[in-house]
Amino acid sequence: MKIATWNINSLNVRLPQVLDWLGQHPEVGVLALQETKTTDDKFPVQAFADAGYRVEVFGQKTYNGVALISRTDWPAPSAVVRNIPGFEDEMARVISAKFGSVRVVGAYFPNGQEPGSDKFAYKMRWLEALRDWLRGELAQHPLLTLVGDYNITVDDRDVYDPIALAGTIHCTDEERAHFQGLIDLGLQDAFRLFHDQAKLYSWWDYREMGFRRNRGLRIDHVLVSTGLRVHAADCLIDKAPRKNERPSDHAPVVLGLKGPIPGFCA
DNA sequence: ATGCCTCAGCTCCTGAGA
Repeated sequence: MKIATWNINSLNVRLPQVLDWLGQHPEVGVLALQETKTTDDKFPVQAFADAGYRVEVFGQKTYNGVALISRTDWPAPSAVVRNIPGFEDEMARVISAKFGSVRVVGAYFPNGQEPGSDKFAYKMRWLEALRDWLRGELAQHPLLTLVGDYNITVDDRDVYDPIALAGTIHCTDEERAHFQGLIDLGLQDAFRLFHDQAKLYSWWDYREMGFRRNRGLRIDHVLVSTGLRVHAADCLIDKAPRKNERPSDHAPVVLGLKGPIPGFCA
């Protein structure tokens, strides 16, 4: 059983690739999508239903938009929450649901554009609100995973040119301190439980042949709670879809779980 | 240097992404 996250940079464009990928990975029970860039009334619910998946959506026009896709033969999503309760936000960035005993929080973190900008200040406020809310979520749901496009590199191993990009967006001390704030809640970077090498990325710039030259960043993450960590079997970045025609600039990140997980799977 | 790609939209240019 697996839980995955993928920033697909427009579901309108990438729907066939998402369905293909799910078809190739039937062990994936929950897929969190970011940057669907579509309103809920236009979400292709039927296409996913035909393929055997439920959807919980939280979209908006043009920008952002998140969704949780889940297999109909898995526990159904319940207690769905959209965005961060108590944090006023016009953007659709977070969707959470409980699948049996496992809480999945799918998030599209703000980009931040540039340190010192208004968008960077918003990113900092958003990160603070996320942490404050997650503290309670973790107390309520011991088996929790926070997945998505964090728009933060954790350390220099996640950056193709750490010297040139030092202090730039996704690589600032402030952003990394906020990431550490999430870790301090009792979450762990699942990818780093299994891989310690540098130059393993989840995003590559469309420009300058970023993917072919492996000029990328690791900014898509899976964090697992202490309770869920003991069930983590592996975590990988699937680069295959980045080789598609008209790919997303992000690759899926996949958390493998081993059972039994009481209330979730055998 | 502030583009190089890609996507959406009041679409033949602009804003945003990362």
